[in-house]
Amino acid sequence: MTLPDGMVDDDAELISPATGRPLTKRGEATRRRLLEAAEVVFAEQGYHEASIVKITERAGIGLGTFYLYFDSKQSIFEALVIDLNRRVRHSMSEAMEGATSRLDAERAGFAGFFRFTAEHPALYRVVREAEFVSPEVLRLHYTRIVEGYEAGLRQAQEVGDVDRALDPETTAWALMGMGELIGMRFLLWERDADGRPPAQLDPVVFDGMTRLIDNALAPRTTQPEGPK
Amino acid sequence: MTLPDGMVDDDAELISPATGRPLTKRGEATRRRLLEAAEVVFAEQGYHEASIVKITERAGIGLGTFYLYFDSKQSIFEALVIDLNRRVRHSMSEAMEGATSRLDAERAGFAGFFRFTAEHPALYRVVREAEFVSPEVLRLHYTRIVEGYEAGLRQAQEVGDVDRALDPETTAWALMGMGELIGMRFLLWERDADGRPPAQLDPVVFDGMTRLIDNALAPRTTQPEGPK
Amino acid sequence: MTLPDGMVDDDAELISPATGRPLTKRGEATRRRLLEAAEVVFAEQGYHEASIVKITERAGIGLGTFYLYFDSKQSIFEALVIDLNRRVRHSMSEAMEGATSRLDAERAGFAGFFRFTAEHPALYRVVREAEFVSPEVLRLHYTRIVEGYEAGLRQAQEVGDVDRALDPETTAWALMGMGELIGMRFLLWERDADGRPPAQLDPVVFDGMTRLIDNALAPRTTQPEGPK
Amino acid sequence: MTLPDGMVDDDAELISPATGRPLTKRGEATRRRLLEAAEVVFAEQGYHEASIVKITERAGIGLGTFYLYFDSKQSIFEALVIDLNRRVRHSMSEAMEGATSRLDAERAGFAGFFRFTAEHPALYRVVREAEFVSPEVLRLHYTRIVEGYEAGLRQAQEVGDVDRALDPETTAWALMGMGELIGMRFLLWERDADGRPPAQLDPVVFDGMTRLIDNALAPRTTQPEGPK
DNA sequence: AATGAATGAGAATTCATTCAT
DNA sequence: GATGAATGAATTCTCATTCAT
Repeated sequence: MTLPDGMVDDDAELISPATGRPLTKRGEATRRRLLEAAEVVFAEQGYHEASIVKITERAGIGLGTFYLYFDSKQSIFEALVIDLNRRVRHSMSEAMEGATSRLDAERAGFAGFFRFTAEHPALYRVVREAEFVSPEVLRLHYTRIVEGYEAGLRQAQEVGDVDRALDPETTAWALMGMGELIGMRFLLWERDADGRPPAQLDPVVFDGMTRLIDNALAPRTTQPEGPK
Repeated sequence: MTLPDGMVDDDAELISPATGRPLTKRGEATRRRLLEAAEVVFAEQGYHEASIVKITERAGIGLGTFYLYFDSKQSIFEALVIDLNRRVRHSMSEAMEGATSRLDAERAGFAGFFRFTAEHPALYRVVREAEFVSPEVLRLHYTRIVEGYEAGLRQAQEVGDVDRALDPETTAWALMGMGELIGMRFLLWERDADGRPPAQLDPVVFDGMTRLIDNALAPRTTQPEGPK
Repeated sequence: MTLPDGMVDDDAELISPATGRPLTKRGEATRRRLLEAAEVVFAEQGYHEASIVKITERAGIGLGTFYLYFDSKQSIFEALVIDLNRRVRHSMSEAMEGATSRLDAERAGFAGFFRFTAEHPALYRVVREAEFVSPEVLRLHYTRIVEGYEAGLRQAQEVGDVDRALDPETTAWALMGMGELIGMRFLLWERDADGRPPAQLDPVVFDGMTRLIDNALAPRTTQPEGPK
Repeated sequence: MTLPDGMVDDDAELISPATGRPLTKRGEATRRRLLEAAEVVFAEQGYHEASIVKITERAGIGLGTFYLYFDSKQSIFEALVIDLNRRVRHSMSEAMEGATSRLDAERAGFAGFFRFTAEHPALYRVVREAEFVSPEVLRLHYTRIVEGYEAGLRQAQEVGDVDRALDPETTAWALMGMGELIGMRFLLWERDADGRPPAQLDPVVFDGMTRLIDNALAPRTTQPEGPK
């Protein structure tokens, strides 16, 4: 499993939607403060409960200033999702660096994903809510993650590490779905007294999932009952 | 995989939130009309775009009447999600009736789920949106589905049809996550010119998923590299 | 000069823009209170300084109620202009009733117009401001007045009371323009200490204007120097 | 009819409202660019739709710079109206030069006024809008025009070219009102496919108006029925 | 049991003006 | 002289909910 980062260009020069001109250094700092505030507010309150006033207040910035940097509530939300996508992919590819086997890489990739989810539980909610706020940007999010996953699977199939009968695209989406629901169920729903999720997945669950995935991907030694 | 219906009692006598008394026959009919209108409106417009007026207008009922049957917008939404949950589970268990093998049952259960999703794409969206409207009711939804799934897995493990090393709860959630994302990606995102999703999943995807699950669940013949 | 009232239908049944249904009696009363409040507020503050809150506060009505009766600030403004148009035409035709000669009718018509302007000075401002708020409705206003005027001129030409060489349409617009500017200058600009305009036009001005119009319309006895 | 230009001093030295000191040559150029931009923007969009940013952007000047030259949006608007007043009066007096008779002068004056209106329809709209933005400056506008008109009428009365029974002030205002409404109706409302008004007034209208005015002003040969 | 007029808190957004650079 | 980021008061409009009929 590889997540070739940089496949997508996230570094385009930032433009003020109000003036159409590139941001000055001061401007970039303000924009960043807004994004950070939005992260907290959207995460804590959800998209519809959040409001631009809440965001600017948290950012310690005048209300009108918001519109120098973002067109609307939706547009800062989208910017935030894209930002989170970049970070979760980074967390995953970082975790996978130095993996020595396919299984190791799998395990590490999921561990990276779960760690990000556990550390930013509320942020993960933001991503999922995007389905109802900005479906296009959610597609982008999932697609970017799957692309890397799928490429890794193909490579592993070539060297015989993964069952060649599996369709890589289907498999990639299926595995991501697994990860999402497991993360939701066993991290986001398992809050302690302070409302914090566990720092990491329960080992029973993590190992159970690892075994499941290992089973699923391993090349078959004997030919099982064929499909249909 | 079994979905023991009736595990949850959906047939409690209906009470008017306004008067606190049970509904008359006429009242029940009005309530039903409201729910049916809500189904269409929430499905077409989503929770936040929907409004009580739109629902009562569609139901051909006075605005004030709404509050004789439901406490709030959220409460009719929740009632609807519970109704949909019942129906999707019914679609799945119906599909599984008469399956002769574990694999067959798996396949049929997923097929039932996908059929429901394809036939009521917007309704399924309602269920997913519940995560942000009423998290408790979404948990209920998932949990009810998983419960049946998990029970089925345990039985299959006992008779040796499923790898005994798998944790049934983890596995059930993982498989449901797979199903969800596959359904989202290959049904909900694949609209034709009229915006209708395909009537059923692309066979490549369906077979790919079946193989993946079959791999994942099958008892191992040889002992693979164990988890760290 | 005749102002055949009823040429335009102002009595169409009133419809709620929110529900699309005809107004109940209670609804009509509320609508009327809003229009009366709007009259005062627009007159005192002008269109842009006026606000929907100011209107509803003055009407002693909840803010949200406004939108049950009017779509927007502009739409109540337009309704008001149409209402004023009806009233100024009524004031004019009433004044002209019982005039025995053409000159008498002229004089009475203008007197009616000036009386209305003097009694509702600020309202007259509303009409003029319509040019910049809703040009279509202003056209309607002027056109409705001119239509009656023009018809009267044609009749008077037929019986030889008015110079047949005059173009009736041009003449009607010209006379209305006269009346407007005279009213503006010698009524609206001539406020007393309390900001009230004079109850009627200075006789010097009124007589001066009467003579001017009488000159202008009278059939010529000798043929003057013809137009180029 | 004469329009003694220069009756009002438009050439006072320009002062920066920010520093209180006279403008440098560079400053005067910037001020001029702002006024030119304001002319276009106010004309195209009207006072309330116009904004300082639009003006400075059009002028190619920084937003903050605006306040070095004008106190406020209203003050640049007023400066513009005064400028337009100068130009429309110039257009009129230029047209009247070389008129040989009173009637000729009348006709030429109105023609000059209509030519300006036809050539700068949007600018003329600016002047009319002044009534609601800055009533004082509109009074100034009208008064300056009327003053010249009235002086001309008095002279003509002295030499017997104009009915001595007419009140010159009333007459001047009445004639200006005529011109305004005729211009509005037959120039500003008569746009072609491109939204351009006709280059000049329809001859039927122009001649009709000329006859009307000629009738109105001509000394009476026989004594008509006197005013009540 | 049914109705729909009334409500007002709350949201997004605009823009003239200020002021530190 | 010139700049443009920052500001926040003010505005329009929505809609879940109440309540008198």
